[in-house]
Amino acid sequence: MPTNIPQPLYQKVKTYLIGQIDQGLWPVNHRLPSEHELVAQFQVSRMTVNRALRELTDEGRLIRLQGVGTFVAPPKAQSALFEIHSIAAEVESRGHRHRCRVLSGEATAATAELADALDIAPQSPVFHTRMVHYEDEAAIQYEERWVNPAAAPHYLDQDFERQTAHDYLSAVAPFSEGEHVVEALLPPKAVAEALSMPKGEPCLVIQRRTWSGGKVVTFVRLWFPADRYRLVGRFSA
Amino acid sequence: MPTNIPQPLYQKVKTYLIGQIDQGLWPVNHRLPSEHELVAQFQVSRMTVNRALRELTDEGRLIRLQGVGTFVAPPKAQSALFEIHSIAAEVESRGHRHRCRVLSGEATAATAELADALDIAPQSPVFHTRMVHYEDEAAIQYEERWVNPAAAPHYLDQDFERQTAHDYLSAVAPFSEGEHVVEALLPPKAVAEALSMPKGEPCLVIQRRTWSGGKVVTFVRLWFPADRYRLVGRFSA
DNA sequence: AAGTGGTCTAGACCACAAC
DNA sequence: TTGTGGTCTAGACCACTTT
Repeated sequence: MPTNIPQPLYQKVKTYLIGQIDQGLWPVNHRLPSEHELVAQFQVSRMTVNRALRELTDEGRLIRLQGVGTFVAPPKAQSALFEIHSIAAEVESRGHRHRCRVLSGEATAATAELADALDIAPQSPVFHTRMVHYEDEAAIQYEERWVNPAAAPHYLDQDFERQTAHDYLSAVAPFSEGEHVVEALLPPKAVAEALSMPKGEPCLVIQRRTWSGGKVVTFVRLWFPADRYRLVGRFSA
Repeated sequence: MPTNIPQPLYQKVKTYLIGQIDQGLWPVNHRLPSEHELVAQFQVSRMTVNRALRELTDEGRLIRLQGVGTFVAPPKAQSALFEIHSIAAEVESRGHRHRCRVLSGEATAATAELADALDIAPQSPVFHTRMVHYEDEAAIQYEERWVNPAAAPHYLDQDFERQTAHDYLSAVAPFSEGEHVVEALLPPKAVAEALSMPKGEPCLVIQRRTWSGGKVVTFVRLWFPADRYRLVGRFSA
């Protein structure tokens, strides 16, 4: 799925640098090549390299020290409520068994709304999966997910009962930014049935968009039965 | 307080532009001078002006459209999920009028559960208030709050229709830490009536404990009608 | 002194929107 | 066609840190 849109040069440099970091080739505090070296490597002007490095610094991925060099920044701690957590890891951390049942997985054409959320062209292909997560035998989460094919072209080939969609996407397109929307909603019939919920019980709904390298990777809507889930977070001023 | 540090030129441009916006000289959607005009005005290169405009765009203050122009962006829509926000300020920032109706205010004896939440002795006195917040004429929040008298002894003497409980407590005992729990719940009858909610509609419920100087100041439970509120938050890795 | 990043210039070519 | 913003170049000068 090669995009025909030519990437700006500074974006190519950014992508390369993020790749080196996310693939573990450059650990935390590793010293990056100097601007001069990157200019030679990419055959671009120093302003272009500088912009790539400056933006990554603004995004918290790098630390720059005048007269010293550029270094890989330690990952930022985030508040619990905002953590992008792996449901599988969370369930297992409670000593229970996580299981996932895939209801559907297919490519569809993006609706206008979805195209807007994923920042792609309307009618362009989008991967769509629906699955249910179980903690031991209890259904605890209904997951409906749309994935930008440009970010994860092999998404539909995965076995999500082996590795969750979240874990797979984290591996192929590590997120750099995210946006949450939290709501209370009554579940549609299909969701209520999949979660074995009594009629009239509300769900806590989390919608999340995740970015990687400036592109939206995935848009996901998670439904939690109200009586089986709540979000907890701590913070300090 | 003259700083001896010479500001970078792009920063001077940014400061000027933000000033125009914050002083209300350039309202939302106002069209800014073009890059060319700012170049002439500040006698700097276009790259410098471009950097100022690009950074303000990244910061959400401006919107740029290729071939069209640069415009003042509307202020951020929703509250950050984890910010301790003032409901009054939030409503007013949307250009609406905030009003608060106090339903009750009294001192009671702490139940075991409440004593645990506030970290005080059971049966010791606790201040308890119930109020409803309105955005223009619509009820948007039901607030039930318990306050540690040790942290705010004059809490019950306040006129909360003048200054919200949150604002008052922030003034007398600025919070240093907090804890949130977010849930989806069906409202009890009293809450549903106060919020004029149709039967069966769920609420988004936020419970929050706030610390100041190591002591729990207040425990509050906020009920939001699901169809009139959602929480939004952004983060980066 | 040498190497690093921080900023800035005066042009350039391009894509896009409006006229 | 004109004007807008998006990107890029090939230099430059500076402040700072290390050697």
